[in-house]
Amino acid sequence: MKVARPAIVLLPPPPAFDVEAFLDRTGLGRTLVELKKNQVLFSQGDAADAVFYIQKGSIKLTIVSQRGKEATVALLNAGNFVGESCVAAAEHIRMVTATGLTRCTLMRIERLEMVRVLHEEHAFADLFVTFLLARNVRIQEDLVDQLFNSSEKRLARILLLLAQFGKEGKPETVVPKISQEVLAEMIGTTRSRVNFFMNRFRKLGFIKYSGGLGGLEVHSSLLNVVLHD
Amino acid sequence: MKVARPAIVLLPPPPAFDVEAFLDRTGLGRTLVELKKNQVLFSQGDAADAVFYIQKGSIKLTIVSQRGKEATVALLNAGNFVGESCVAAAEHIRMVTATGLTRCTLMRIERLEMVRVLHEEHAFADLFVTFLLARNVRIQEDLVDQLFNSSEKRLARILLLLAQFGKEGKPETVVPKISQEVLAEMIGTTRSRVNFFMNRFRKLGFIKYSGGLGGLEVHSSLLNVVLHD
DNA sequence: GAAAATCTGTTCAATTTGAGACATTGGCAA
DNA sequence: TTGCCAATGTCTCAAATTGAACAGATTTTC
Repeated sequence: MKVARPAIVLLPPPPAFDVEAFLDRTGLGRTLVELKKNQVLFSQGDAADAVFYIQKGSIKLTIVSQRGKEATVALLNAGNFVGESCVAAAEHIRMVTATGLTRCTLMRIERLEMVRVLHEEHAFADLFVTFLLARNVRIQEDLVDQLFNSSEKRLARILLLLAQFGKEGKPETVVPKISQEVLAEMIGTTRSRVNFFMNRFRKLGFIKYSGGLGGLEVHSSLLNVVLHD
Repeated sequence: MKVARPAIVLLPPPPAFDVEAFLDRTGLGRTLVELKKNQVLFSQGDAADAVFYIQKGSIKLTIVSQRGKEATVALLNAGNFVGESCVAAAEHIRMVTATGLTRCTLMRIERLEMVRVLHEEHAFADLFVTFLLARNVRIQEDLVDQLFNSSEKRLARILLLLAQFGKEGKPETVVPKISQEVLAEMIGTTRSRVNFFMNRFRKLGFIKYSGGLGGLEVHSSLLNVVLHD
């Protein structure tokens, strides 16, 4: 597989509305989907007829170009929707591939059901719109990051975001080890480049490899890289 | 001003629902805003308390980085919303600057009014969600474009999109002349680079300068640049 | 535990891009 | 017409990035 070029989108904080209880109550999320680590939920090109709500775990969205390069477009936490773009029009096709970054539990909501409930439940509709807007902002930030910053800064930014991503407990630590290859996919550069910067950051004490299982400590001083002129 | 780095987002086709009549009927869009060419609707950092609906003309969204670089994040046609992100939470701040690319007529809708009507009118809510999803897809495409393609291909893509942008009448023509400077802002590179590629495209017959008033004909053969391995 | 499959550290030449400098050109206004 | 000014066409040089290759380290699998 060719080297990839992509960027990442880490998504918004959990909603202030108990979605799971709601989905449960309305029977909307009756269909539970379990996903193993690295298992594919749906692939680019598949027919799109359902939306998913992440109950547990995180999901990676990727896109493959014609030339076989792969880009990671977003990482989604629990509390986010996946495959939401099919809500707009029927007969849509998946534009991305969704893969479990970890083991996941998802609620599957059929498109038509989703539309119906969005009409009937204000709170749920609000939540969905809020999610869409947040996602919008995030993708736009990633785009701007690509436009303004060098790959070194992009890497630093992603590492900082990742450090917060798994913040259920220990701070300043990227929990699931992400390979340099994937990091390269996320910021849109090559692995050798990522490796180069990672070592640089390490020498400068901004990050530290800890624990044999690929733990990575991200020190907040890494912010210097992003903020520096 | 420093050289800029940005990318563009050309937005979706007009809705299948008469928004203007609707806004008119409900009194929602009672407040009309006229915008001259190059006039600023709102600036990055302003308080955000209203959404706008473009009735006529087109709007440019830009972001300025700390170092003074400028990026064009989107071009919006009639039939699109502007400043929609404030719908989510009160007390928001504009993250972009919206400027009239041409003379514009906009309908101003106060945030609270917008929220209220979204709850009460399904058709309008559907339209809005559809708009958000389309915008999402577009920004993501731009992000992916940045990740996968070289600046030459990005320029080709933008030119092709622009050729469709003003497709009210003559096909294959970028109507309002856009300076190489702005093009550079849109694809995230420098003007001299844009100039270089423009001349190359011209020599290869992919585009043609026509009419003294900066008309630019974009030939569909320019697709070769985008599709070529 | 050994083989197989992944990651990582490193190097390097070939390209691509960034950032400016400068000369021209075309349109507009006094 | 003349002069101003923004938009263009060119060029150059340094820095950033790509792409590929390889060996060593680490993990996974059987």
